[in-house]
Amino acid sequence: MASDAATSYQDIQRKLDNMDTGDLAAEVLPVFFNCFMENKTCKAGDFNFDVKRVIVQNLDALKRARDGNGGWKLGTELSCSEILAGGSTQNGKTMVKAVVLWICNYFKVGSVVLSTTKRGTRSLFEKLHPPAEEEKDSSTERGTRHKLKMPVPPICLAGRRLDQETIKKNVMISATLFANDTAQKITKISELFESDDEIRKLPMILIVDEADSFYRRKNKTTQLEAAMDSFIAIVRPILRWNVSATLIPVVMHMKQDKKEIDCESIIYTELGSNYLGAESFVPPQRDGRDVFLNPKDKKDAEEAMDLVYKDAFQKRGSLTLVITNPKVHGPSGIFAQAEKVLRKFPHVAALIVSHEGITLKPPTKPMLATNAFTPMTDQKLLDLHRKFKGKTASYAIEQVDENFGIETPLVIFGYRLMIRGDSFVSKKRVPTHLICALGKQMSIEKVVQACGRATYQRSSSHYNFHEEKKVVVLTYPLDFDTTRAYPRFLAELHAKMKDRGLTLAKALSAREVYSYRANIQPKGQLRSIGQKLDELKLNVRFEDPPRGEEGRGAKWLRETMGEQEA
DNA sequence: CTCCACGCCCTCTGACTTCT
DNA sequence: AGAAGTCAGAGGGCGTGGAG
Repeated sequence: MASDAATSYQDIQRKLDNMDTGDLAAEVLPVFFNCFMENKTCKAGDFNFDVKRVIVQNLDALKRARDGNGGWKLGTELSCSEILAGGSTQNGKTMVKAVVLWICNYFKVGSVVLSTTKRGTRSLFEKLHPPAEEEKDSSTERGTRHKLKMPVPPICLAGRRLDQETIKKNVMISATLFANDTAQKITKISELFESDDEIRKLPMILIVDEADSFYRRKNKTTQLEAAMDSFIAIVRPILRWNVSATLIPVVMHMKQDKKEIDCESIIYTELGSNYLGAESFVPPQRDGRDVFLNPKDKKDAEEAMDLVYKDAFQKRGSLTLVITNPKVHGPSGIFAQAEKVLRKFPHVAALIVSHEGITLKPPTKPMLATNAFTPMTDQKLLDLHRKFKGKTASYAIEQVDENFGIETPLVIFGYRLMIRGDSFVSKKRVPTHLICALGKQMSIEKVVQACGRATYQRSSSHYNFHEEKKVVVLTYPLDFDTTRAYPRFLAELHAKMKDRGLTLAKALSAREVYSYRANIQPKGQLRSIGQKLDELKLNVRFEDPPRGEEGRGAKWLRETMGEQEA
């Protein structure tokens, strides 16, 4: 049995040598779709990108790493190709990773996935290996796993401690190593490869999740960067996937390092009709006029936030995300903030997302005076909190829906943990309101990611409550414009490379003109691209907007500031 | 505005506790 | 007894705000 498996995967690997990429892709694609469609957690609609191209690009890289004698190239003769994937927040990047991992598994090529958050790592891990539902008996559980056709379970280095032998045994047969993006975890993998000649000879690919956050600062190397450098040197991956919604720092670094990339190696997720993205953001309205947070005067903020709360909390099934406050404890922290809001709106449920986990503040009054209502007991609350341990925010929202009904408005407070990674949707509930005020040192990418928490793929069950195809977003005026411009910039960059055949360096040069709608750094936007200390400078030109056609935020600034001066 | 130091956040680690 | 889960302390990283 074992030797059968060994010969069969060597046969499969030989196909990389003997077959043309196109033919091989044509053979692999139907197998892929059979495997994924059988697994009920995936639908055709989950793939908002060119699956075939992902497979072809991946196959090409694998072919390049073959030595021509039925084995793999080793050492320095091999250069690592890079592929970029992304485009918009909450738009199916996970499935890009899943396709890549499936392909690697098919050809028995190992993979390392680096993810930014523990929760993020865990949720991708679980998407590939959905945990058996409790009520299922063990035979169906096994059935579900077989359907995934992932014979080797991914190894999660986040959280669990594993002995080297177990890791080695699995890596030898193409396992996936999941790890957080901390220097220690990365070094740990490097050490594993360095210590063992057999492992060192294995072909590996690297998937870097939220790839832009791996670049930290221009001059001083951080632990993380040093660990990454030595990882590349030791493991010598044959392919590196950079996956992120905010890819601009990644392409700018590639330009800086004089790396080129062909446009076929940039995979953008497509915006389907069921995707609600930054284009659908609208500022809250007062007397028929847009409302923004005043960047110069913080006193207005409370009033503007109340406007959003009042609008949200009278709507059944609303979900408000509040990302304004870096502190957790103390009188100005998110816990205090939540309590203050709930005192004013006792029919609302609140979740607080912090490093401590997810905390629920249940509503103390019903939504309507006529509703029957029993406040939640302390014991029940304690039990719920126990269930939240290690779970995603979406799981907690699901629990709120179950315990208080979908009608109960929900508000979620957080900061650091709401800037990247997690999505905030349940089966029935999606974000309807967002308040986002990040500190002025935070980069453009952080803002785009934070606002991206309010973007989502609509499913039919959401339509019952949220017919409106918009999200009310209260933020700083230029952050509003930047958030909407970001995906456009990436799309225009890609178009320049694809339609006009420009190189990345040319497309990012000072001669290139981008549309005003793609302007991620409108006049007055002081935030940096990438980490502040990375000191990235975007030199491209943006066309001037036609009169009155500037972003809603810029227009508001001009009108409001104009009035103040007058 | 820039620089620097403080304090907060967040993950890791290892020890302890509970469950099987 | 071993596995799995929980907790507290430590260290690194980084945002923020004060000082110049």
